[in-house]
Amino acid sequence: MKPFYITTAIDYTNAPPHIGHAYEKVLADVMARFQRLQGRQVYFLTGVDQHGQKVQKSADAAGLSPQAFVDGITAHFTSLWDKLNVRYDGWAATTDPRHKRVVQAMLQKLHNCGQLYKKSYSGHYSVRQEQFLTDKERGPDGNFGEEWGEVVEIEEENWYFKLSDHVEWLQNYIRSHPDFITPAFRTADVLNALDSSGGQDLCISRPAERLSWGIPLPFDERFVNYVWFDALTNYISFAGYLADECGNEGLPRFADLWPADAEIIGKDILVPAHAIYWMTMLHALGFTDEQMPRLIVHGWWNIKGAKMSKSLGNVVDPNSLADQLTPDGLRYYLMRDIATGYDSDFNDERILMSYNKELAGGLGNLLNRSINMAQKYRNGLLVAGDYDDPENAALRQTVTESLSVYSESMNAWAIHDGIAAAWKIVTHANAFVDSTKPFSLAKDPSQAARLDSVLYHLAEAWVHLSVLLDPIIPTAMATARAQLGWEMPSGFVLTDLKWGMLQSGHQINTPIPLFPRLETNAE
RNA sequence: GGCAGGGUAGCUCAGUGGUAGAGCAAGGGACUCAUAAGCCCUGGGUCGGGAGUUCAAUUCUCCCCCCUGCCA
Repeated sequence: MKPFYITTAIDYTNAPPHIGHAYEKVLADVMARFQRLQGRQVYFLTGVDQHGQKVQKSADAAGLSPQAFVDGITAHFTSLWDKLNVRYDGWAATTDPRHKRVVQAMLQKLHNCGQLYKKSYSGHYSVRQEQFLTDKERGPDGNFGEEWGEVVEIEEENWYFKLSDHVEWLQNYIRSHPDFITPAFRTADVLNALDSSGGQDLCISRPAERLSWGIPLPFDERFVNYVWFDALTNYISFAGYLADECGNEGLPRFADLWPADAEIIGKDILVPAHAIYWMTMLHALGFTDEQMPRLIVHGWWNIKGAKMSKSLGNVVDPNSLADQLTPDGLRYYLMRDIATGYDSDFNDERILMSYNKELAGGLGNLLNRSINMAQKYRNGLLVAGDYDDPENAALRQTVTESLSVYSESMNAWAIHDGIAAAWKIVTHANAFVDSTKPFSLAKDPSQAARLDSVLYHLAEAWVHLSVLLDPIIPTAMATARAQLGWEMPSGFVLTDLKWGMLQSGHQINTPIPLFPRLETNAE
């Protein structure tokens, strides 16, 4: 089976990352880790989009060269991914010379087969903002506002891509491939957009005198490529597309990886960028229906009901949250409090509460009390024994059921349901302690066999948790396994997980709180 | 105006053609191994409004209202 190729949107390097960036990358990382846990080989690509006008202007304003400017912002992204344990295999930076070569080769290819043409366009141009204005930018009085400064009418030549040639194919492709977009309801937006503006070709250039920070068109050096053929191309250029003819090295073999099993994007860049521009670009390059990527479209984190925006001043900084909650605490919240594909409400009181209640009080405390009792009553020595009863059997059954629900949910991108499935074990095991009362059994020598079985069941339930939750909170689960004295054998896959991972006579380690409880401001 | 999503317990949200569920929050109780954690019990919703299909609708159909987003 081919490797699971998973990508994310590449982030624009004109401002540091916010919680939405973090969510998308953690989602990709969780899925990558889950696929590996299923025994699948994985290639995880993420990166940054570094070209364009905004970067050029921000760099000018900061008195830096564009490259120095984007290097600085890029460092914010890479250090955040390190901190959050987002473990990617490939890094797509659009200023990478290998990427530029592929973009140019692609453009040349399309030019050769007549898919690109030059056309002049005249319109209103804001000198101050260095951009063309459309009717959208007009104020209520029909004029362009003060913020645009001097507005002049100019005529400009540019290169266009014959997107319209591929619209009919795309409509058919979408109708016949219901798996193309997850969640499926987003498909309607795409078809709708195609119906209303399907005849429009795509402008792919800017005159070099206006935009210098970009990739020159190989067949017309007076122009620089504008956005789409640069940014979207990363998904194939860094997967080794045209590597041989471009002399690119150190990249995967394209034939092995492509098509992408999951291109994770936000709902804002589905239409038109990914579902229309990207798909028609691929089609124009000769990619077949079988070589099209699958899109996974996620929703947004709103902040207490409002959209997150710099002007509202409610941008949530993932760095400080990771410091406060630990990286795993943040990863957990980002995965459990949103249904993949939908929006969710980010609430700083709720995130603390869920950390304390679920991670500290539920999951962490279960590990702590289980290990602590094993140490206290048996010096950490677990005995499997022959004793059994319905309560033990019920816990084992919960573990088994949870495993299958987890697996099904995760494969369907319902991470929150996967977590909920694992949490069935947490809840049951905590109740199991209260109903079996190992602390009472310990006082009665005639109950020794039962006590052993209870302690063993708790440890074994936790071994299962440490595997199921590993993709989501990998650091904490590695710590937990160390406390349990159990390591996942190398090459261990989900289907290897069965009751009885711990041998009789297993020695357990010392308990240390996994997620120390955090004080809240309210107290 | 068109399209999409949503309108279910105080809050955040699941869910299903057969007299509604979870987590959190609130109230009460028993316990003590544990991170004052965990466990048990309780309260409370005419599932946005109306009509239709059906033996039966929160779940299907139609109309309307409200919120959000995209497009025009």
